[in-house]
Amino acid sequence: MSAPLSDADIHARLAEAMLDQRLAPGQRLREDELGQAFGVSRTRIRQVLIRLASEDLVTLVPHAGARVAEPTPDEALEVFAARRLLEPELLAAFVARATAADLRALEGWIRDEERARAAGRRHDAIRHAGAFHLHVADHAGNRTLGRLLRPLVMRTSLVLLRYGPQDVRDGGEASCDCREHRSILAAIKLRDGAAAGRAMARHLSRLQAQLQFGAPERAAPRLALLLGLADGTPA
Amino acid sequence: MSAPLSDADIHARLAEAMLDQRLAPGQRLREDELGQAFGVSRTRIRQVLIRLASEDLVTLVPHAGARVAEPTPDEALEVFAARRLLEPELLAAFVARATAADLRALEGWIRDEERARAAGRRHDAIRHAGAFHLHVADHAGNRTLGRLLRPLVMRTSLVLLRYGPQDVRDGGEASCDCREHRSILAAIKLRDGAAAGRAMARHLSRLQAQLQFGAPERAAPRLALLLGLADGTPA
DNA sequence: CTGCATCGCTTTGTATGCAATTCGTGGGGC
DNA sequence: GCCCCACGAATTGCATACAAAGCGATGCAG
Repeated sequence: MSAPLSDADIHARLAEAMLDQRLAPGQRLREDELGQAFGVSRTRIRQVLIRLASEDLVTLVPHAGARVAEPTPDEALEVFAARRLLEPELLAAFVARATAADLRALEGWIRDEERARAAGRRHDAIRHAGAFHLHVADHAGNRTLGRLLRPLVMRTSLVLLRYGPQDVRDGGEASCDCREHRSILAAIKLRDGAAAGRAMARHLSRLQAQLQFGAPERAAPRLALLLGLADGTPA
Repeated sequence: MSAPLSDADIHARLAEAMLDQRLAPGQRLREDELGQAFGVSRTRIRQVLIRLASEDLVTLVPHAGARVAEPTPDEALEVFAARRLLEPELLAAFVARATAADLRALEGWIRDEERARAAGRRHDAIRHAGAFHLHVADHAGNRTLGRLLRPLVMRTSLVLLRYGPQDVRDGGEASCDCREHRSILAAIKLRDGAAAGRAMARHLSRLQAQLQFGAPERAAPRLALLLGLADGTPA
């Protein structure tokens, strides 16, 4: 049950851990540590790290190893600018073709996020919020365009962890506000692509406006990488 | 002088070969064949192939090897749609910050393209045309956004090779029309971002309009991969 | 006490070897 | 004559082993 872990799985696991902020910017990613955690050899870990690096989710310094990317303030703004370009377009396309199942799925992600937040499960809440955005991107009818968004969403999490408001970083309110997602969903239901796009743009702008680049530069993250794996060394 | 070939170099070489259409869609890419061509082992080739696959420039079937991606008609349209979204935005940003050196560089790419075309050096012409688009993307002030364009430009070459007008594929007129690049450059010089964006959108639409999806599906490409390497087995 | 050089360990970079799987090929059967 | 099955060669998938490079520790000199 733990054996057949494909490269794509490992990539997804790490990306997910960045998305929901279990991995913080600057976190060192040692190859055989990960290899042991996932039960595979360094060879495959390395392949995944290279791919993550090509998505700017990881920085790879020769002979000095891999670290979770630490976006600069400039990069943070770039990510938001890119999302403001892509997401309204994706959303408009999505609105034009969304099925009832799509709408239910979005409802579901919002509700999951609310519940997780209410229960104090912060990581889950963030992941569900991300899933909302990614569902739209993946069902907008242009997979080429949609796939471009994925790493940007992950990087947004890293950006928020670095430059987000303090209370967010301490586990309080976080990343996406459910209410804004609800208002986007409302526009989708009305099949008003333009309004949905505007709501999305507002949503992203509000998020960006919360960034604090003068921030105190949080201390090095904990070493423990709780990737949701069987960490408890069974043997 | 041929020894220190980094992974990035190999990636660039292959991507470039796709850009200027020396590698055709469906071309088989055997690992140790490439390894021998580049003078490195399969390990590193494999890493490059995985990265190319993540950019949709290569398809990787388990145990059956890598092939240059063969875009479907749907994907072809997706690529153009994505470029029509990204490039006008990038161009507008570029116009606002282009230096005199930038303008000279663009002039240079256009002139190089014209000369290469006049001299019948088709691959060079295509590469210079691509360089025009990529220069804009790389100097638009948002590297995050700009880097998204790169694989799309490469894929465009694959699309044109598959679905482009017949005479293009036989080595006649090709990919980008220099005159359209000139009109884009003219708008840039006038610092008219909107006009430049419109010219770019027209340019891409015209290119897309030339696609012929009912086309005869050209035969398997030649095996010889002239990557510009010392192929003439010196030993 | 501080600064610097040297040594050793840890971690990455790369190649090679072996196991697993696919695809081509030939033989047999219908 | 055509189709199907089985075998074999070629190629990929993966881990291990070795080489190289960085980083920290330790000891010495100033």
